[in-house]
Order: sequence, then structure tokens, then C-alpha cells
Amino acid sequence: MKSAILEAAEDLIAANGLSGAPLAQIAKRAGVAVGTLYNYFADRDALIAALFEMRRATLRPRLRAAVTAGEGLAFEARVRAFVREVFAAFEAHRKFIKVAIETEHHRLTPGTTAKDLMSTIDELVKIGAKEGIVAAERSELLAIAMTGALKALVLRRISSNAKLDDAEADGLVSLLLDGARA
Amino acid sequence: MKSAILEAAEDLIAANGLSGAPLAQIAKRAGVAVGTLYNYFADRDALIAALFEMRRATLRPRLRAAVTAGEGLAFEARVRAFVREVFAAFEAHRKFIKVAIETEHHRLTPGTTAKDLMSTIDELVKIGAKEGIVAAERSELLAIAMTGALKALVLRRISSNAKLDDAEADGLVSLLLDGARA
Amino acid sequence: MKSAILEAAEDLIAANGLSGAPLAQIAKRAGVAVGTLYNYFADRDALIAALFEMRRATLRPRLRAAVTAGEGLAFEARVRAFVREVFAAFEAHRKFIKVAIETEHHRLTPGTTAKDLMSTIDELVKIGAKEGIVAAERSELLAIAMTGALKALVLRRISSNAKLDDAEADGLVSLLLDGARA
Amino acid sequence: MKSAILEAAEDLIAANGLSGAPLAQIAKRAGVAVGTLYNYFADRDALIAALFEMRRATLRPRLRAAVTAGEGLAFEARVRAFVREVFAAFEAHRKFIKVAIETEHHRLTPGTTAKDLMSTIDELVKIGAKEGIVAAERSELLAIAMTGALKALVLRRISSNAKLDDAEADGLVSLLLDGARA
DNA sequence: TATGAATGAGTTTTCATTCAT
DNA sequence: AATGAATGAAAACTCATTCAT
Repeated sequence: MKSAILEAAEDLIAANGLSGAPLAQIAKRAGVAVGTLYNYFADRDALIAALFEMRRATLRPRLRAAVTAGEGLAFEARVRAFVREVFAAFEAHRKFIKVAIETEHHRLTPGTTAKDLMSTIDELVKIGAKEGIVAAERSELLAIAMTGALKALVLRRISSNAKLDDAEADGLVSLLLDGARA
Repeated sequence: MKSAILEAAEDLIAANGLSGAPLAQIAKRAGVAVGTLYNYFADRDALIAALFEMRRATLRPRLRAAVTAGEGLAFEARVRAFVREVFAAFEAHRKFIKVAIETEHHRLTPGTTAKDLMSTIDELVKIGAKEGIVAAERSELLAIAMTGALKALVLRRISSNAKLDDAEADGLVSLLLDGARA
Repeated sequence: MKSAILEAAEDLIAANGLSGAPLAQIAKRAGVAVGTLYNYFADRDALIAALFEMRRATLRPRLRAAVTAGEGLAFEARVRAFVREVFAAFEAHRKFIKVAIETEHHRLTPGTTAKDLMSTIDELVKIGAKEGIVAAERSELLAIAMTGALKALVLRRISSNAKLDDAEADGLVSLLLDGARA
Repeated sequence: MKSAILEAAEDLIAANGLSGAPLAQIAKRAGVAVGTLYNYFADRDALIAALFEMRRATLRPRLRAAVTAGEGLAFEARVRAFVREVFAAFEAHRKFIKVAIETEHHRLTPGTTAKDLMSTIDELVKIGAKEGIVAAERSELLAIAMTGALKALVLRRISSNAKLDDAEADGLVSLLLDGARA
């Protein structure tokens, strides 16, 4: 029930944005009465927060796992493994990822998947810097650029109904580590 | 008067988001009565649209100029010049740029500065591909990544009250063309 | 509840006209909150339309019945029966009849009781023409005049709190069929 | 100037009703600024009232004249002359007559042409009664019916862009005095 | 006198939240 | 727990009226 409600909310937010998902519509789509929403969530904000936290609870472990996935490998291979894992995780939650990226700057969605992605990438880049693979003075920039590039790529692919596969992941990693020159 | 209203709207949207700027507050901050807003804009949507179009009218020529800024130069220098120009333009409109990037996916803000940036970068990357500097098979990815990285960097700097200067621009270009390796 | 709201609207419109019945007053008189109105009607226009349609649904069958009331009788007797029935029906809905006649030409009230009356009278007059009782070349005029005269008489009686009884009906029919000469 | 404003108001009211004629539109159509309206009329109500009074000032004398038009003639001829005169007067002010009849029951238009018509007809009918032509017990009814029938006929003809000529007038008089029988 | 931008009270409309069943 | 009608505060919108120029 709770998750049926959250899925209904997710659908509507994905389609119409955060302010295009009134409780009446969420309830209708979830097949329950409005009043029922209040048996599961204190208020609208809490419902939205719960949606983001539910997905976060699923995605954060996978992001964490993605960091450790390539442990022992050379840095490039490790980053490649990381991005492949991230893409796989996002692929499994396309609708929410769209929502998470699009509403990233909204008051109601602080500290959610977008932030988790950022901090995970930070962590990974620091490893590269410590290993001397990534130029120290470029590491902050790399982290920011990688996060931005990844989100842009993901959103693009989701919006055009294209897959997020390993080739896509490898391409992004090559670009960021070796540049775009021919 | 019209622009005082739009600036008030910009301030409020920058502070509280698109749905955190009721007409009563906009009017108050602009120092006019609510009714006055309707002397200048058909309705709330039109006011918001006008804000984005006003800034767009200022920024688009600068983005276009940024593309031609480095004409004749080698591609890397040209991209460098482009990003420096873009940063200079964004620096002059920090508040709006924050708003434009944060609300990029909102129903009320289609075809605005964020799109102009994307298409401008597209154009530039195509030149690099034609010149053989950018690997053809990487050009789409480069355009997406560059747009995403640039927006992420800009937003980060604006949010932390840091400048968007030439050094920042050069760093981003190096990263994208040559990669992050030490 | 729905009909309490419509009755409140009817009262206010009868007293102050269509534009003298704001939703706040309708709600107050109906003993509900303003928001409640929107649980029953899409918007103000829909509420007004519903009022006219509700009464129409009641009155139209009675007008139809009035046409058949005198079937088999000689034409004059038939018309007499018709007008008596109409008066009885109107008598039972004085307040609405007042509203319906007074707002007959308003944008929000097309195709309502006033039109039904007109078309019903048309039908009846055609019967009289076919039977040769009414001069063919006078039938259109008779229909128009009868409708106008009937509405004027009804409105007059309602406004002066006078009854609409059989004598009144018979008087009108005599006048229209035989003229006013002594 | 004043009459240009009143004509603009008349046009708009004829087209959209009393509540479909905001001052801004009236001013625009009259080719003046809103503020100017207040140099000629105390407020909106006064403007509307002035429109009705201006026309009334023109029409009332013609209605009065219509009563005396047939003095000396036999009653039927006199009524015929009266209705012909009325039709001629109304024909010359079709737009206003439409407005006057349609808004007859509005708060802002008491004691105007519609009432003048009624009282004029009353007067005429009384003459017929005194002369013994109209049955005394039918005179009130005749007056009401004649007024209603006349207004209905006029409105019908104006709405369908048909003329109000002498034949039309004669037809109405015959109907009311002699009835519709073949 | 003419102008038309500015005003703000009045009205409509939305929607999260409550609560009796 | 589930329901959904009722609520009313907040927001959008309209328009007669004012007033500085």
C-alpha cells in the first residue's frame, strides 16, 4: 500500500513535476482515498520525502557497492566498473532517476540520490588522486565535471528512451580520463 | 517598472524556487500592487516566461558571440575562448543563471538559456569534429558531457559565492579535451 | 447538499440577478464552505448551468405533458388545458420561473426553460394550423405572441405575488384565440 | 464625445450583455482613455444609466406621439397607427431596443423604455375600454399581453435581422383584437 | 480635459488537511 | 485502517476607480 502510493507519486512527478502531483491525483492513481495517504504519511512533504528516501535506501547501497566493485583493479578499470554499476543501478530505476535529477534543487529533496552520487564520485576521485593517477589540482574539478556529465548523459538517455549500457559507461570514462581528442 | 517586477520575481525564484514566488510577494518586493502585475503580464505564467525571455534575449547573443570569439584560432584555443566568454556572461547574471539551471526542467521554462547553451556547445563540438580534432564518434558524448559539466561547475561556483574566471574556464577545457590524468 | 447549493444560488439570483450571486454568498446561504462548491461543480459557470438544467429536467416533462394533456379535445379546449398545465407547473416553481424569464438572454443560460416553452407552444400552434383552426398565415405570429404574452403575464403575477390559476389561463387563451373585443 | 462613449457601451452591451462591457473595453471602442469616462460620468452605473436615459429621451416622445397619432380614428385604426409608430421608432434604434428588452430586469435599468412602452400601452388600452371596444374585464390582460407579445416579436425580428414594418404591426394588432382563428 | 498606469477590494479557484462514518 | 465530503487559507485574477502628468 505504502509503496503503491509512492509509485503513484513517482509516476505523476515524473510526468508533471513536483508541483504537478496533487494529493488527489496521487490517491486516485494509487487506487486509494485521499484520507488514506494520511495514514501512511504525516503530510504531503513527508510523502515526497518518503519517496526520495525509499529510493535512496535502494540506490545508496548500490552506489557504495559501485565504489568497491573495482577494488584492486587499476584506477581506470575501477572507474569504468564504477560507472557501469551506477548505470546498471540507474537503469533499474529510470523513472525515479529522472525525477531525482530534475528536482535536484527543490526544497523538498535535499540530501538524496543526486547528493549520494556526488559524494560517491568524490570518494572515487580522491582514490585516483592518492594513487597519483589523477592530477591533484584537477581532482575537485574532475569530481564536479564527472557528476554533471554523468547526470546530463543519464537524463538524455532516459528522456530519449535509450539504454544506459556498459559501452555508454566506458565512453564517458574514457572521455573524462583521456579527453575527447581524436 | 516591468523590469523591476521581473527582477523581484528573479530574486524570489532564486531564493525559493518557481513555486515559492507568489504574485503577492513579487508585487511587494517590486514595490507595486498586485493588480499592477496584470498591467504588464497577462497572467503568472506570462510573467515567468517574460523573465526567462528577457534574460535569454541578453544571453543568447553573448553565447552566439562566444562561438565566433575564437574563429581562426586552433580548436583548443577556440573552445577556451568560448568557455571564457560564457563564464563572463554567466558571471554578469549569476542570479538568473542559478535560476535557469535549477528550473531547467520545469514546464514553464522550455527553450531558455539552458537549451541555448546546449545548442551552442553542439555547434562548437561539430566544428572540432569537422577539423578532426575531436574524434567523430565521441562528439555527441563530448557535447552532452561538456554541457553537463559546465552547468554543474557554474552552479557550484555560484552557490558557494566563488568567481567564474578564466582559470576555471581553462581548467574545464583541458579536462574535457585532454582528460584528467596526471 | 448539491440541491441545497442550487437552491441558495436560485434565491440569490432571484433577489439580485445572475451577477449578484458571488460564490461566497451562495456558500454562506447554503451553509457550506466555499471550497465545498467545487466538490459539486467544476466552476461557477457549471454551477449556474446545473441550476438551470436541474429545473429544466423537472419542467420539460411537464411542458411536454401539457401538450398532450388535451389530446382529442377541440383545439381551443386543448390550448386551454395546455396553458392551465403550464401555469400549474410554473406556480410550483415561481422563484425559478422568475429567474428563468429574467435571465433568458444571458450567455450562461441558453437552451433552458424559456426555450422549451417557446418550442412547446410552436408545436401546439402547428397542430391548430393543421386542424384549420388557426389561420396558417398567422401561426408564426401567434406562437411568438403567445410566448411573449404568457411570459409577461407570468412574470407580472409572480412579481406581485398573485396566483397563476385556471381563470388566468383561460383569459389568456380567449384573448389570443378570439381577441380582446367586447 | 459623450455620445460616442454611450454608443460604444451600447454596442458592447448588445454584443455581450451588461456584465460583458467593462469600462476598459468601452473606452477602447470609443477611442478614449478610461479616465476620460469619468469626466463625463460619475461612475459605471451612471454611464449605464445615462445610456438608457439618452435613448429614453429620444424614444419616449415618440411613444407619446404614437398614442396621439390616431386620435379621432376608430379604436382599431388607432391601435394600428400606434403599433406602426412604435415599430418605426424601434426600427430606428434596433441595437438599443435589443439591449433594453434583454436587460429589462436588471438592477441598473429601472424605469426605462420597456416601462415607457408598458405605460403607453396601458393608456391606449384604457381608451379602448372607455370607448367600449375592449371588454373592461379584459383590459389589464390585454395590456400585459400586448406588451409581452410586442416585445417578443420585436426581439425576434431584430435577432433575425428582419424588418419591423407596417404589415408586421397590423398583423399583431389583428391578432390581439380579433384573435388568431381562421 | 485627456491620459493610462497604479491601485486594491472583491471574486474565483486550488488544494492540503481534517474528521465523521 | 479506509473513506471522501467538507473545510478554509492561500493563491490567482478582474476591474471599477483614482490620480499624477
